[in-house]
Amino acid sequence: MPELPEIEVTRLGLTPRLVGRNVDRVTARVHALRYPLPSALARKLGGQRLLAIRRRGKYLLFDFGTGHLLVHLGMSGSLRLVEKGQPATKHDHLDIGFDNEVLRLRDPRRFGAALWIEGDPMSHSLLAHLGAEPLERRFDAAALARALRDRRTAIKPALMDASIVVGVGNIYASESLHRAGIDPRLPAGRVTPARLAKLVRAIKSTLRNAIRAGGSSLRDFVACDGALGDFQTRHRVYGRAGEPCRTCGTTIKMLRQGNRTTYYCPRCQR
DNA sequence: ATGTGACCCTGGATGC
DNA sequence: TGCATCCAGGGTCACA
Repeated sequence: MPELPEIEVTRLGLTPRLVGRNVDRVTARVHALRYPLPSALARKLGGQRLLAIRRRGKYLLFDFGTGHLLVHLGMSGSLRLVEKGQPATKHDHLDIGFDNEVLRLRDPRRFGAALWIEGDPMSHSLLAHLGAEPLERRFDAAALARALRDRRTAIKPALMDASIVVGVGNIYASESLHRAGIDPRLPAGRVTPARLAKLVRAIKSTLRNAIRAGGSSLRDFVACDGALGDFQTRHRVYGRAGEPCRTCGTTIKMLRQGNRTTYYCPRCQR
């Protein structure tokens, strides 16, 4: 589901509405998502002021000063801000109340996570080994080349490897490779420096444009105000097998890489 | 070490 | 308005 743009759209939407406010109530309706929910979360969060919402890769970090609530949306998760009293539906697993509003975590497939972290969250085992943040300046062609050196796996699954670069999932890996004109099957370590430079620019611009468009809404993703993203209407290859390439008109093809579907244009991507 | 594939779970689409 | 099958924005784990 959500990749970096969708997580960032969520963060940007929640920040002005929640930061500086105090938690007054917490309701958990399931015992566990991917991991057991934090025990006694109501006691940990009750009365705490939310200081900031940060993002690392596809993880959101809600900073409460005494600790961080880490949230991952898995494949099907969303975080919405709803009015207090709005009845929960089937897959609404966790509510964090702020006065008259409730931050509600919904996740039908339950691949997501909510954890309580005390101490430095970046040292947590889920975050410590993550790779580069693609929108940071230091993620450049040289950094990507170092991370991909001698890698024989194909470039597309390599882009989805969070120990190399975070936040690029199945949609944006295909989209970025199309924008860079790179065949998704090329061995990662054999892509030339010039083409890696183009790929880095493509990743950054694709992610930034997707954030600006409110993310991609395919099945489950909505922003915190319920708004649908618009970037899916601008996908150049993802989900477009059999349709003409928007650059050259060639029929978009799909293939299977590591149990995920890759979309590409056989003419534009070499 | 690196590279694969199975698996976690639910729901929607499709085909019979 | 059934039922079986396949597929889906992610990540972890066991195994070659």
